[in-house]
Amino acid sequence: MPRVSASTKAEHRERLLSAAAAEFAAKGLDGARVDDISVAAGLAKGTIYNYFDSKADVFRAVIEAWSSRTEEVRGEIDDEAPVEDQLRSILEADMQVTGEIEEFARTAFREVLTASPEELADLLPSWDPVDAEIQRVVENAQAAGELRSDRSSIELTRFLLSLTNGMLLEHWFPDSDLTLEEIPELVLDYYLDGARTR
Amino acid sequence: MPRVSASTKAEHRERLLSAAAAEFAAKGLDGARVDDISVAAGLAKGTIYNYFDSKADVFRAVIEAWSSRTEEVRGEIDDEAPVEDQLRSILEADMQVTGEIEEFARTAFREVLTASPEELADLLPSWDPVDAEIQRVVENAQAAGELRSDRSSIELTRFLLSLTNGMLLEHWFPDSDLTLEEIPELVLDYYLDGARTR
Amino acid sequence: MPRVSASTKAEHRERLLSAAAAEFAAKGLDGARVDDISVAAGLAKGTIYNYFDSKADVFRAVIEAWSSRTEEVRGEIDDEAPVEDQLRSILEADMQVTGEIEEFARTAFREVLTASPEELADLLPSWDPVDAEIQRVVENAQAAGELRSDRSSIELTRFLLSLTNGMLLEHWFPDSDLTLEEIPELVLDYYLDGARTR
Amino acid sequence: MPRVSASTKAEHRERLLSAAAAEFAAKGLDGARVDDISVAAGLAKGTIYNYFDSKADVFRAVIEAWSSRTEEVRGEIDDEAPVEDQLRSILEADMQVTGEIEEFARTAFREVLTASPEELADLLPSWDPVDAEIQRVVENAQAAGELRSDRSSIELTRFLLSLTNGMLLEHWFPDSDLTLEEIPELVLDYYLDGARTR
DNA sequence: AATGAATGAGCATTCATTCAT
DNA sequence: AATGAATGAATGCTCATTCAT
Repeated sequence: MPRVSASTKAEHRERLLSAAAAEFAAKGLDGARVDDISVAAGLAKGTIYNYFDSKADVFRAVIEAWSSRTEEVRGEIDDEAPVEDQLRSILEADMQVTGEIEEFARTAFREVLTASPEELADLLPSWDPVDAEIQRVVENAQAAGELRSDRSSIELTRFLLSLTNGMLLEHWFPDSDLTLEEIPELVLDYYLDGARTR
Repeated sequence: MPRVSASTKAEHRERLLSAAAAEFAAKGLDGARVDDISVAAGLAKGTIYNYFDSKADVFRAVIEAWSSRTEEVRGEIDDEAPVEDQLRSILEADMQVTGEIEEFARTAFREVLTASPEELADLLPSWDPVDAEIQRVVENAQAAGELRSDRSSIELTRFLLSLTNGMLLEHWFPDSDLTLEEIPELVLDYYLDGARTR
Repeated sequence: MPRVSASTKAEHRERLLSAAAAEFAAKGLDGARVDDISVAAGLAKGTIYNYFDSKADVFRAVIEAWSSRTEEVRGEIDDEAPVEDQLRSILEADMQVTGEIEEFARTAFREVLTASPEELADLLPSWDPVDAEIQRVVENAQAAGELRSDRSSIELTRFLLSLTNGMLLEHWFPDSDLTLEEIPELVLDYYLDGARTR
Repeated sequence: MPRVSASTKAEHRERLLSAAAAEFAAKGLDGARVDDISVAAGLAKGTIYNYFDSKADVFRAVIEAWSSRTEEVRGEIDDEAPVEDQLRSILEADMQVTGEIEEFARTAFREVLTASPEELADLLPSWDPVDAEIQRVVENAQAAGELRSDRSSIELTRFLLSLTNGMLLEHWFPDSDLTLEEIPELVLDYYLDGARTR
C-alpha cells in the first residue's frame, strides 16, 4: 500500500501547482527556485520531483491548469446573442481567470517572449496562435453581417487578441492605472468601432 | 594623459553597446553573459566594467540608445496632413527602428514584464506610459473632428499603443506569419475603423 | 501465514539478483540505481529492501552467486591428466562462467580496485587471493616434474592468475580484439613456455 | 596585466593536478569532489574551472601528466643490450612512476573498466592498446633470435602488458604481499621462461 | 511482504563581480 | 584604461533509504 492515498497525492500536486504559480509570479521563471516551491507546498525540497520532471515541466503544468481554468470559466457561449455580448462574456471570463492568477499571467506572458524558440517549446506544450472559440464567434458575426467581411475571420480574431494582449501589457506596465476589470469594455468598444469619428 | 583618447573610449563604448544588444537579443537578459559581451566587443572580459557598473547598467544603456534612435528616425510630423498619414509615418518609423534591433526589442519587451517593480526600476531609467508625440497627433485630430471625442486623447493614445504592442507580441509569437512591415497598415486600419460593419 | 510462499520469496530474490547483475553490468556500481533493479525484477521500487540491506549488500550477493556458479561449473579435475589439460579445463570453465556474466564480471573487477579498503570490505565478503584449486594442480605438476620447482606453488599460481586477469583486462580494453574464447589457449601457451626462444 | 603571472598560473595548474591526483586516489573518480580538489590546491572552490572544463577533464589531465612522466623516466633504451635488460629498464621505470602516484594509478586502472565505452572516451583522450616502445624492443629481439618468432610482435607485446597489468592488479588486491619493486624481476622471469620445466 | 511517496544530503557547474598588476 | 585570474554564492537535480499503509 502506498504511503499516502491517491487523493493525498492529488492534493499535493495541487499544492505544488499553487505554490509554483506564486513563486513564478513573484520571481519569474528564472528567479524561482524549485526547492522553494516544494517547501512552500509543505513538502521536502526533493519531493516536487516525484510530481514533475523539471522546473520547465512545473511551469508547463501551471500554464495548463490556467488554460483549463479558462475553458471552465468561459462556459457555453450563446450563439444567438449579439456578437458584442458573446465577445463580452469571453473577455470577462478571460480577465476573471487572469485576475485569479494575475501575477503568474504576467510571468507567463513574459516567457512567451523568450529569446530562443527551443526554450519556448520546452515551456509551452503547443501554442495555438489563434483562439478557436473567438474565431467561431467572429465567423458567425461575419455571416450575420455584424462584422466586416473585407478581412478574414482569422485576421479579425488576431485583431481582437492583439488588442486584448496589448491592453494586458498596458495594464502591467509600471504605474499603469488600467485595471483588469475595465479591459473587456474598452476592448469591445475599440474593437468594434475603432477611433475614427462615425 | 589618458591611455586611450576620448574617441577611442567612445568607440569602445559603442562596440560594447552593440555587442550587448546582440547578446541580449540572442540570449535574453538573464541568459546573456557579461564576459561574452565584453569579449565580443573585442575587449577583455573585465573591461566592460570600466564602462558600465553592472549587467543591468549595460541593459539600461542599450535601451537608452534604442530610445534615442527612435526619436531620431521619427523626424518631424506634418501637422497639416490627415491623421491617417501622420500616424502612418510614426508607426512606420517605429517599426523601422524596431526592425533594426528586432531581436533586442523582443528582449526589452520581455523585461518590462519582469516580476518585481524594483528590479524593473533597475532596468529602465523611467517609463513614460503615454507617448507624447502620438498623443499630440491624436489631440489635433480630435480637434479637427477626425477622431472620436467621447474618449480622451490619453485613452485614444493608449488604444493605439496597446494595439501596436499587441501586434508586436503577435509578430513575436512562435511561427507567427505577421511581418513587421505589415503592422503599420493593419494597425491603422483596425485603429481607425474597428471591426464592425460600417 | 506468510503472504508469499517461501518459494515465491526465493524466486523474487533470484529475479532481484539477476536484474542487479544486469544493472551493475550496464552502469557500474555507482551508476546502477537501486530503484531500477527492483523495478526490473518486476517488484516495486522499495521492495528490494525487504531482501537486501543496501546497494552494497546487493552487490555482494551478486558476487557470491557468481562465485558459487564458478565452482559448480569447474567440476572435478582429473588428477592424472597432464598439467596442461588440467589447467585448460579450469581456465575454460572460468572463461565460460565469466562469459555468462561477461559485463558484470568487468564491473566486479572494477570494484576490487576501489580506493579505500574499508569500502572494499563492504563489497566483498572475503577475498582469497590464491585460488586453492589451481594451486593444487600446480603442486601436483611440480611434484611430477612438469613445472619448475625454483618457484613456490603459490608463486606459480599467482603467475597464472595474474596472466589470466591481465588478459581479461586486455579483453575489456576498448576496441580490444581479444575474445574470451582465445584466452585459455593463449594463457596456457604463454604460461607454460614463456616468450624466450627454446 | 593579468592578476598573476604566467608562472603563477602554471604553478596553480600543477598544484591542482597534484591535489586532484591525491583526491582521485583517495576517493576514486566518482567519490572525488571537484570543490575539494580546488580548495586542497589552495584556491577557491570555483577556481579549478579556470583551468579545466570539468571533472573528467581534470582526470584526463592527471592521466596525461602520468603518461608524460613515464616517457620522461623511461629515457632512452639501449638497443644493443640483451632483451632482458632492455625490458627490465622499461619495467623498472614504469613501476617507479607508478609508485610515485601509486594510489592514483589504481584509480586510473579502475576507470578503464568503466561500464560504458562512451564514458571512457570522456576520460581517456585515446588509448593505444599496444605500447609502441615495448613492441619495438620485442621486434628487435625477435630479429635477433632472442624471442620466439611463432607469435607476432604484437602478440608478444600484449603478453608482456597483460602479465604486468595482471601483476599490478595482484599487487592492488587487498592484503596482497606483492610489492611494486618485485614486479619487474618477476614479470621478466615469467615472461621469458614461463612455468614449464626447462 | 509489498508498495511507492517522502525525504534531504549531496554536488557539479555557472557567472557576475572584484582587483592586483 | 585594460587585463584576466580569482572568488564564492547560488541552484537544479539525483537517488539511497525510510516507513506509513
